[in-house]
Formats: sequence, structure tokens, C-alpha cells
Amino acid sequence: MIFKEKPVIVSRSTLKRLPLYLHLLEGLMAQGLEHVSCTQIAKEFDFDPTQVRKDLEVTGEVGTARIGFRVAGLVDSIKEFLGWNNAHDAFLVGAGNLGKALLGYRDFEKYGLNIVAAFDNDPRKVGTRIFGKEVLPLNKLPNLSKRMHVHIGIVSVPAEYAQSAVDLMVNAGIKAIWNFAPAPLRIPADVILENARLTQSLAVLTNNLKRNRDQGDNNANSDVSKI
Amino acid sequence: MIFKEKPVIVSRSTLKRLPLYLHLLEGLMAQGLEHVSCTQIAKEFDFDPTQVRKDLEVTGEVGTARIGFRVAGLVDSIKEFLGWNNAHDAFLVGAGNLGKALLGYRDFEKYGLNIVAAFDNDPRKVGTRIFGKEVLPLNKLPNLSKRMHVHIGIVSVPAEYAQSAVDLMVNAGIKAIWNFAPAPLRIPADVILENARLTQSLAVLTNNLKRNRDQGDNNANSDVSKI
DNA sequence: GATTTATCGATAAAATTTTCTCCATTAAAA
DNA sequence: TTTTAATGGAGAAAATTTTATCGATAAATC
Repeated sequence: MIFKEKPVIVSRSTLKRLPLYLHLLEGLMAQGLEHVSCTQIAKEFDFDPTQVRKDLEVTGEVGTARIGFRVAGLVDSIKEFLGWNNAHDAFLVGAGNLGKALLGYRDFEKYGLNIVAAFDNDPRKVGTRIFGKEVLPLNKLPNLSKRMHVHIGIVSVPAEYAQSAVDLMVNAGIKAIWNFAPAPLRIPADVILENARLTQSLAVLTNNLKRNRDQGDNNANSDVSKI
Repeated sequence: MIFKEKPVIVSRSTLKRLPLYLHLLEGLMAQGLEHVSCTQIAKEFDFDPTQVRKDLEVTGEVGTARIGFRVAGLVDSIKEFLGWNNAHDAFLVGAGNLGKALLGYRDFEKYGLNIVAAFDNDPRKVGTRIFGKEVLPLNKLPNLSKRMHVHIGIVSVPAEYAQSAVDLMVNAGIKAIWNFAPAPLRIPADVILENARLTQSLAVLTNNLKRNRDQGDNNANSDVSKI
């Protein structure tokens, strides 16, 4: 019997730090650096070195004492772990401002995401091309997603249309939803939902700002100089 | 002696849930609903009711048994708590794709954010207007930010320029940075930094997708149907 | 070659966040 | 008026995440 590596369930927190490490490591690799220690990485981000070590553990890479980890090995293992080595095709629904920006974001390729087409119900948009990608009417999504085996759907429609867009996608066999709309979404348990909501991040920012202003205190946010 | 309300330090987790509640509550208010219970709110998002209660506690609103909370009161208190009642002026640096999208995102007004101008060093962009907002050369930022008392800076430049953009802003008196670049940033402790990195969210998504695929298991992500 | 230093890996401790439990309160029902 | 059911509030418990500690190991230094 062959033992496949058991898929480790990793905390969101760790998962979200991995791209930061990756970006740093790619820079180091470009500089020709061979090895790097958790201590060094931690210093860059003002993290705890132990935390970095724990995070890197999930990639399966092992370091050597006094030397650290192989940079190239880490880069590859993090990409592998995140699923960024194999490109995933994705559909985008909602070709408004945000949708356009996402369609034009070239870096997604690096992250294994390939937006193959956009969908919108606005007749002025349908038929046009945005950054080389065709804008199709929403009702063409189900057939196409089945034919092309697309499993990721990006939601960049206004909040009030989000649920119906998601329902359509789920029925069409989409297995993972990346949601930019500020709406709660209902999906079956076997579909993956990841929210990327600007408002949440903004909430943290403006609340901090208000607090700073309210108190004129300068040590309350001593933790915010971190990454 | 007058006791000012002591500014409560609230966890990021709570802070990030508040905008979700707010959005829901605004919907309920539009429907004419007067009161709402934590139980109802929790049900919408598949959260724990106690968690919702604890989150709402920070706003200072008190509910009444058997009735719940006043919807209008909650909406106002959450906005107040997040600092979304008073508009904050902001500068945006980097008028690329993402920058453009942010400039065109009308909802920011609702969230108390008012982008007053954009800055870029690309001569083809300087002098143009994007969604009515002027694009200025970066070297005009310091003077303007002081004159206009702008305290928020939005970073949407490529990673390699992020640090220098931030340094410029910090020197110009910017007090809070909203960073979209996938780079680690160094800032003084009294400046607020909030990162809004798409790659982090994408990492969670693609990793989940890979895990699901690797194992063909359907109960490993039983938590992903939540908000 | 011995000693020192930096680092990893594993485990334990601390801190934080989430969930649970119980009780007092309140409006509605009997 | 009394009873009942739903709810908020407070605090305890559980789970998760982060940080600290310690022995082993490998390179650098003496």
C-alpha cells in the first residue's frame, strides 16, 4: 500500500502568512541567496521566529541547524502547498470597476489563477473584451463551465446580485467561490467559499484611526507596525 | 472630572465582523424592521449567537430581552464605532489597474472614505482624471497632504515601489496606510498600517481547493459554508 | 580538536478567541 | 395577574493561535 501524504489542515492564519514568505523568498532567490533562516524571515516581518518555523513546517521542508532552509526548496514547496504550481481556470462574474481591475491584474498568473472569461448582464458590456478577455452574457456560464471544466468563480457583482450569481455558479458545477461582494452568501457545504472583502480591512483601519484620534495615545497601537 | 468613554481595544476578528452585521442591518432597516435579536443575526451568518452578542457589546448598544436590539441604533453605533460616520480624506498612490478600480469604487463613501486625489509617476497618467479624480505627480503629495490635512494613504503601486511610496507618505504626515501591495512595509510605530492583500485570500482559496482535490473527501471543509 | 554560537525541531506555556452555561429580565400568553 | 418562552448579560470553559523554552546539531571560532 502506498501512503499518500495526508493533507494537513492548516490554520487560516498560517495560510495567509505563506504568500508573504513566498514573496520575500522569491526576492531572495533573485538575489542569488541559497539559504535563509527562520530568524531572518521573522525579522523582515516582525514576526516571532518560532511562528515562522511552525508555518514553514506545513510545507514539509526541513531546515538544517546553523544554515536554515534552502530558499529554492521553500519557494517550490510553498507554491506546491498553496496549489499555485498548477494553474486553475476561473470565471469572473460582474465586469464593473472591480471586475475590470481583477481582469487586468496580471499577477494572478503567478498565483495559479487564470481568468478565462467574464460574465455580465449589462448589454453594453456583453460582447466587448476587457484585457483580452471576452465578456459573455450570464446565461452562457453553465454550459461553458461544464464544457471547460472551470471550477473557480469570482464574484464581483453588487451585493444584491451576489446570491443569485452564486446560485447559478454552484448549479453549473463551480467548486470554489472567491467573493468580493459585501453580502453573506449561502452555498452547499462541499463548495469552497473565500471572501475578499475590502470593507473588513477598511473597518480595521478606520477604527484604529478613530481610536488614535480619540485618545491621542501613542502606545495603544504598538502592534500595528507589523506586516 | 469628566470620564471620557475609554476607547476599547477590540480584536481584529470582531472588527472584521462588524461590517457584515452593518450590511445586514441596513438591509433590515430598509425593510422597515424595528428590532433584531442576536439569534437572528447569528443565523444569517451561521455564527454563534454569543459571538454576535459579544461583538455588538463593543458598540455600547444594549438590547432588551425578548425583543433584541434596535436596528437603527445598531446601525448608527456600528458606524460610529468604526469611524464611518465622519468622512476621512485619503490619497491614493499608484493609478494602475487596481488603483483605478479603487478610485471608481463608489461605496467607499458609505464607509467614510473619500479619496480626494491620486498620485502616480507615469507621465502618461499624470494630468488625467480617473472617475473625476485628478492624477498628480508623486512629488506633489507632501505639500498637498499637509495643506489638506489628509491622513490616510492608499498604496496600490507594484511591490517594488511600495516602501518608497510609504516613506514619502509617512514623511508627509500621513497617519494611516492602507496597503494593497504584496510587500512587507516598514513604518513608525505611531502610523497605522492595514494590509488588504488579495494574495492572502487567494492562498486560502487555492489551498482549500487543492486539499479537496487531493483527498476527494467531502467533510474536511465543513466549515467553509460559513460567511 | 574543543568550545562557542546560531539554528532547528519538539514540546510546553501563555495569550487570544470562540463557544458554552447559567441566570435575570422582559414581553407575550394563559 | 401569573406563567411561560425568548433573550441579553456575565463569566467560565474550550479551542485555537502565538510565544517561550530546551535539547540536539551543525558550522564557525579558538
